[in-house]
Amino acid sequence: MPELPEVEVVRRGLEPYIVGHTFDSVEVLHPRANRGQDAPLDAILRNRLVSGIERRGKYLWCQLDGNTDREDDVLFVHLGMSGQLRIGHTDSKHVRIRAHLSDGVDLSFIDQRTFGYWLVAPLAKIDHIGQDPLSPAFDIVAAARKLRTKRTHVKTALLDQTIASGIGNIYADEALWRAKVSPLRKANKLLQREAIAIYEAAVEVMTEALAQGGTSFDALYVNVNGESGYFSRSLHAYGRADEPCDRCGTALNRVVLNARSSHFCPQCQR
DNA sequence: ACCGCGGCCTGGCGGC
DNA sequence: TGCCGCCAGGCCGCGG
Repeated sequence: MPELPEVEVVRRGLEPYIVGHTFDSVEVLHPRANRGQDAPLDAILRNRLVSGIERRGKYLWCQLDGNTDREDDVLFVHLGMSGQLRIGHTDSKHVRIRAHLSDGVDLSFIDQRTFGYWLVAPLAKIDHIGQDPLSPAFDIVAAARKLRTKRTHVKTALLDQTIASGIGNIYADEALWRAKVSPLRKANKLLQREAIAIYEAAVEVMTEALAQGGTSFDALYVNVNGESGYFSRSLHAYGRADEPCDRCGTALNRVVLNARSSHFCPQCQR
């Protein structure tokens, strides 16, 4: 569900509440929310200090100090399709993990579909995840070159998190609409300048979405205080099948690529 | 080595 | 009312 802007909204929202606090206790209410963990999460996290909260693409993690023989480990939080982090008490029936931190800060992990998770593991777990397009270190020329090695549709290649991370189904469609490139083009047939234009468009659209608090269609995406973002009003392609293109008025198409809907203008996206 | 597909889940919606 | 199929913002592992 949440893509880069939504995850960044969560990261920023969480930062002032949890950085500098230590874990008092952690309850895992649904085992899938902490699948793959090698020991009880409460035992791992108790008394550890959150010294920072970071993000790459859709992966969020807390840096942990204090203790221990697990110095290299961080606490990964992945929101999957329907995950939320909420500060304070919430009584949703989909609360999967509750954490109690010092000074009375309560944190709930809510996740209807249970594709998300918390996991304490080495940062190397996400070595395969590519650079984040909103990071100053993002090498757009290199990403564009790598995109152009893929023989699949450009839409599918944009969702490949090893090339550049954080672009999901919404922002892939929006970036292609802005760059006027059809999702059906083969990535390896793109010109370098087209591939660069697509990533430039992705950076623009995600930056604008972030400024508006992210994209919310319903209560499945909200920030740490339960508030929705406003960017859904600014979408030009995603979810707009059969509606007129905001540039040329042609009815937008919907096609399915690798079981993901793609929305585009057949007239002005080439 | 690459890429596409199925699987992992729950729930809302529309059609019959 | 209920059942069924389809749809949903992600990711990983398998097999061709």
